Amino acid sequence: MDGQEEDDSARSLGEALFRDILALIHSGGIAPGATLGEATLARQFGVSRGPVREAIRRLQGIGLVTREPFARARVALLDRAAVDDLFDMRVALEGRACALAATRMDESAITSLLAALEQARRRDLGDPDIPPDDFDFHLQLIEHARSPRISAVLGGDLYPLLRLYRRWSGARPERKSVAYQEHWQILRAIRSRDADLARSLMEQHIEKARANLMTALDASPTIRPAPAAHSPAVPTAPILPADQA
Amino acid sequence: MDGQEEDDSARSLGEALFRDILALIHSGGIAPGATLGEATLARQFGVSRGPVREAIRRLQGIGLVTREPFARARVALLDRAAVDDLFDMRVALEGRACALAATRMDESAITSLLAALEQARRRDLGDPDIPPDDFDFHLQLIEHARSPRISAVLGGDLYPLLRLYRRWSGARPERKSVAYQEHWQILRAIRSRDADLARSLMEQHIEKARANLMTALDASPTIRPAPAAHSPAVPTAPILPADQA
DNA sequence: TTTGGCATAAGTGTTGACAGTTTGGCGGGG
DNA sequence: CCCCGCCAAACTGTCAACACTTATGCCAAA
Repeated sequence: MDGQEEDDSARSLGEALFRDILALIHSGGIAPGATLGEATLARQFGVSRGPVREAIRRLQGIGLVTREPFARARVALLDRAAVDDLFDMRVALEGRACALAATRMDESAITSLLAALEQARRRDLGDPDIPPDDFDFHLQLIEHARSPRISAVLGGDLYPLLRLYRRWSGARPERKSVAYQEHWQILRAIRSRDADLARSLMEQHIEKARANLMTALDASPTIRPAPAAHSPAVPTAPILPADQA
Repeated sequence: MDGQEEDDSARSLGEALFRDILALIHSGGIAPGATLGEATLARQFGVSRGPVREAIRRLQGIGLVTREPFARARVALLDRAAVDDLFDMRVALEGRACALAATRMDESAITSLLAALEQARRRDLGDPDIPPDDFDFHLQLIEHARSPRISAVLGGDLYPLLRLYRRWSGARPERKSVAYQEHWQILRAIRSRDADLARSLMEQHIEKARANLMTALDASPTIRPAPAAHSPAVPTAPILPADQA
């Protein structure tokens, strides 16, 4: 009766719990530094500890929770070092994905993506209050790189973390227009089949995002560990704005 | 009494089982394409299904086993597409790691690594039958990049897979000398603090390894699915030669 | 002979309970 | 007043059993 939406896209409870707990952290229901115990979460979601264990295990796999052998799991703190590490990996993977896309995308896909980008820009800049569509340039581009492994890590692991960081730092809307411009430049490089240029552009683009997040993080130096994790918890999905950088 | 070495480096059974099953696949005890059932493995190792489930889950996480919701897990087939994907990711991550190392390594670390490289080269080329020391240039370099996330993925996930592929394709010893030379060039670029050059060199180096593996894979086009996975299984650790490319 | 459906079997997903370990607090001693 | 050792509560790791899903083999009908 309370929160327990069964997501039909996940066949197993563990998978669904992974998303649910991720959403909980996104929405701020759990806050970084808080401790999440298996039994507590199990009671909260009305399931047994098995699926919860799997979900936490996977959360640990993506580096969102830290845990030593017998200690309880804690949501990773959001400090500069972690952001730096995260972005190092993102630059590596997305730069390569961009180069691959420049080689593997066909003309129709490029024009289609270009059109989608333009449409998203219009809608986004014209009506700022409309949720910026869930069009995500980066995810689309990654998908077009046709590298299952890179797609899985980027889309399944890194991006949820990035969204989390963005939630705590706050994205600045005035950067959107320049971000769109950079996206357009990248696509142009891809259209001219210049893989090196496309990668370089993408790397610079992401480096800018890193710098942005860093300054935003400096404003609120460290996320405080948050008092308790016993909040009734709203299991509703977070309504974060789509990616922008 | 049969295979069940307790590795003290793993505090939980799940972790130990992860390594054990990995070793089993490495040693050829399970062979790609074979199906591994939880109950079977549980009986084989004398534990319950819980830890086995966690181990398989993690194996699935690194892409070594494929699995749809309710079907049994199968060891991933070793085809060209998988190798291509694997190396795309490796180029991305290790290229970046190399650039980071060029920035972050201090002089003493560089000279130390250089000396270790020279020592390994001598021992390896001089006494070909001696196991080439478990000195692994790539792993050392990755460690020096000081990026926990990249290190974890590369050292914990990708490299076990690479060793598996090399086991089935066979490494050619005549490539060792040229590999050493390339390693030396990379280190020289790092010493001169030329991050771009170091990355480029590393990328080319890995691309060569990819081409090598591809031709070796063409010789034996596809690994046959192997008849049964019920072999008594030798749980002894695999004695694979150290990395070389 | 081939094809369709069905019953059995195998296997995974999930659950609740038990054992071992860590952590926090409490009391006694210095 | 501070420090050390002990105790209890909480939590994780592990296990055996139940429910549900999928695959396999057989049998009958066309």
